[in-house]
Amino acid sequence: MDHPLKRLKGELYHDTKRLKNLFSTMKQEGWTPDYMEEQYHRYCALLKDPATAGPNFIYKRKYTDSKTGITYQAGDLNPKTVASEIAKYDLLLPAARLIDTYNAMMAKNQRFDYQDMILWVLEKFSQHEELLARYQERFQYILVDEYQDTNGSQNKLLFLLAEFWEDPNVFIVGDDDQSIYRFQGANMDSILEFKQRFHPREIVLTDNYRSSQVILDTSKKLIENNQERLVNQFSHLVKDLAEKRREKVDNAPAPRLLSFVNESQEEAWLIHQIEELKSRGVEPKNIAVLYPKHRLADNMVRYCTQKGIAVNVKKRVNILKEREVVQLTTILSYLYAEYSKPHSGEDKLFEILHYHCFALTALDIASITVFCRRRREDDKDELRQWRKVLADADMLLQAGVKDVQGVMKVAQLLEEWISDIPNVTVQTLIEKILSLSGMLSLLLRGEDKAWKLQLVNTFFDFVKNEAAKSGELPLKDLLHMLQLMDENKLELPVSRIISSENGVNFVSAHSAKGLEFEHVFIFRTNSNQWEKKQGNSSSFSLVPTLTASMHAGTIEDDRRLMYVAMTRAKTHLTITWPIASDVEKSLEPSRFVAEVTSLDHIKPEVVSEDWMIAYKGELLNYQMGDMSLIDHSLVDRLLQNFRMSATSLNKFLRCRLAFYFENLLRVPMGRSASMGFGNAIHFALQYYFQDFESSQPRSLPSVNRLNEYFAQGMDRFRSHFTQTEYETHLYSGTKILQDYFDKYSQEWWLAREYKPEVSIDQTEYEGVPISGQLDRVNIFDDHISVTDYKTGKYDSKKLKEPEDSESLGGDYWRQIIFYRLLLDGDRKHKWTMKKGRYVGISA
DNA sequence: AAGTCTCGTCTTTTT
DNA sequence: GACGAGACTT
Repeated sequence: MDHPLKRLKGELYHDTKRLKNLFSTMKQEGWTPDYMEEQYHRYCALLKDPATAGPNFIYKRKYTDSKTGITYQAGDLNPKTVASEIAKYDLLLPAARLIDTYNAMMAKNQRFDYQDMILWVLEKFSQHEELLARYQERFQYILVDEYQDTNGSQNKLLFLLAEFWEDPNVFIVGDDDQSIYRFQGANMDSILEFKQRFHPREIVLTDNYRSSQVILDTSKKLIENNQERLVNQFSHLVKDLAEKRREKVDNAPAPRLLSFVNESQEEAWLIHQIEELKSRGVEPKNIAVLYPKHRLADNMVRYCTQKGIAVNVKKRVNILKEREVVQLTTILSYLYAEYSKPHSGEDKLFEILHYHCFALTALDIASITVFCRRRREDDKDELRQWRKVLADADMLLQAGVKDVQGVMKVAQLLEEWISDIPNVTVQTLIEKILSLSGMLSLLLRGEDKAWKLQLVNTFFDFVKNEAAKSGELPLKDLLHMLQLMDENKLELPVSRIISSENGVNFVSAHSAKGLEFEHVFIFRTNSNQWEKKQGNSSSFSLVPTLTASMHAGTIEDDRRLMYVAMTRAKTHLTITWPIASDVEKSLEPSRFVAEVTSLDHIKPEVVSEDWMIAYKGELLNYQMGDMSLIDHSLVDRLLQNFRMSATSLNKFLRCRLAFYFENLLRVPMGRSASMGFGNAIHFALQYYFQDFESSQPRSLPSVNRLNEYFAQGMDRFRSHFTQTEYETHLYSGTKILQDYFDKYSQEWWLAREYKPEVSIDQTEYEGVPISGQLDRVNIFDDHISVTDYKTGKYDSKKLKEPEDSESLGGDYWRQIIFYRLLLDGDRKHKWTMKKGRYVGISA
């Protein structure tokens, strides 16, 4: 079935997250697909009329398009911007229509989602009066906290329950200035609605038991820039917060505002402040660093963990992507692969052997890799099998492994676990791996042990729960489930990391709400971080006519977030920002800074060199950790027999490490669907052209023949695909080949002869041995040409010629030249290549 | 000098 | 996909 969301390339479940988000908002806002379509058409109509389209879609002056030659007058619609605006919403309606399928599938599997929890209650309440009445009578007093964060459906629930009474006992607490959850549907309108419906008695709480007066005054100065405030709409509300702390501090310091010459300087200064506060006896739990995006704190958090400074990071983490759990699941999938089909897990083994818990050296593993690459002595057609080599002291010695005992011990463990698979439960197996591999003791000795332990435990609990649900959980099912979760981008989140009870707090401004700290540092206070417009590729764009009611001024949202951040401080508040990035791109301070103070007299601070070196050095330390693996004598040996091919040349230029691992060591590679797909396409075209060549008289086989071969190819490389991958790739491949045939088969008659899959390996260019395989050589009467099938994404950059002697040119351009070199150097055939040409085979 | 186009860069927050 | 920089147009 064709659907606009169906894509021929890439991941299978590409839109899961966006769809989930979309359905969630639809449920939250009560939008039906029909309603959304109506709004979509309304918006399109507005766009197509110059009177309503808005300034972005209208030419402000005369303009002549140099390509089309069309001249537009001022006031004319700009068809390009209109078209691209409409195109933004192309997928919205098809996606929205899927909500019925989604709901049906949820019902079938007896599941419900977050929104359903309230939605179903609302539904039942409206259907069954007596049910509603029962609860209305039961809850006679209702208290709502953080009212500014309620969304439409939550509010509806409150109204339903309270409505019963003439004069209901409802008590709500909320601060409109702290409303920072617009993106999940929280809406200040609900406060107004509440006021209108219940005419409540209003009390403004002006006693503040948290912050010093200076901090209260400074943050007030900021928030007063917002128009959308209750105090602006109702003159009887006056919100002048006053300090009422028990231990009122006299001469409380004013907030400090500091700028720095670059990002690293800012971070180094912050780190130094933290260290100094600690040395003055300030408890780390009283210190907080606040930021709008978690990513910004990554370096500082890493520095602290490495330096043994306790941190408390509040961040949602998907434990399935954390190193320890990844290692565990990789080992599990290796074990299962070997159990179900010996030697089918070798591609994972290379990585597994590197895990620190096994304490093997990278050089030993490289030696084994090289050794396994060579043919076996008893059977020249077969490569050496890793599993056998690892368990054989003689072969390991031959390979040049230094720590033979160590390697053999690991091999022994792996063998033991493989044989455990049918005998013990998955939980027991995981337990054994954790303790016997040394992983557990390694992470218990590490810096971050509390968190690491929480990580492993959460995963363990997950396995236990799943096993309990289904009665029994064979390893195969567990791995299948993990694979499904991965494909569907499902996460196993841990919402709170507590590395240590008493650690410095690194918290996003959003999750800091409701918290308070003696010392607060707000950093990276630049406009691009705190006032960023939402550019959202992770959700479907919503038609403005839909969202107009929920989105008014994003800048006011952002300001509220800064307000929340500032009011977390009890006594010491420091706001910092760099004036340039580390690569000297200048950065603008957030306008919020200017709203609180005059920027003129703030000169950028320069921190002492010592701090910088301490900070940067520690970070570099970590990055250099794993890099000492290239052994020159080994590389020299490998290079002796190495022949450069176009692919390896491109890989070398792109990434030398990848070249080292993939082309020199030749680490076993996992089978991926895209590799299998590429192989199947090559297979189909190779046999198709062979048939064409051998036909007597010469006749072009039909497109069906091409597709038959493709199906055969897919079959041959079946093991590269999961069932669903197999089906989608079979579908898309057939389509692609059909298009390819339609477009080019006419010109296939032009060549005199085709030579598919020509390999040239005994040749050189200026002393460098080169080799390569040509997908197809086309022989014409007066020249030959070479065709290379590309199943990847087309990118015109790859075909670019180099502009000068310094630049390298595009990958494909280089490949074409490489083929030319091959053919020129080839002595077997006497061909001269005149042209190379790019013919893309893709969707 | 300001509008327009093109291309490269970077890409949340959470109950 | 949005935004900024830089080239191009008026």
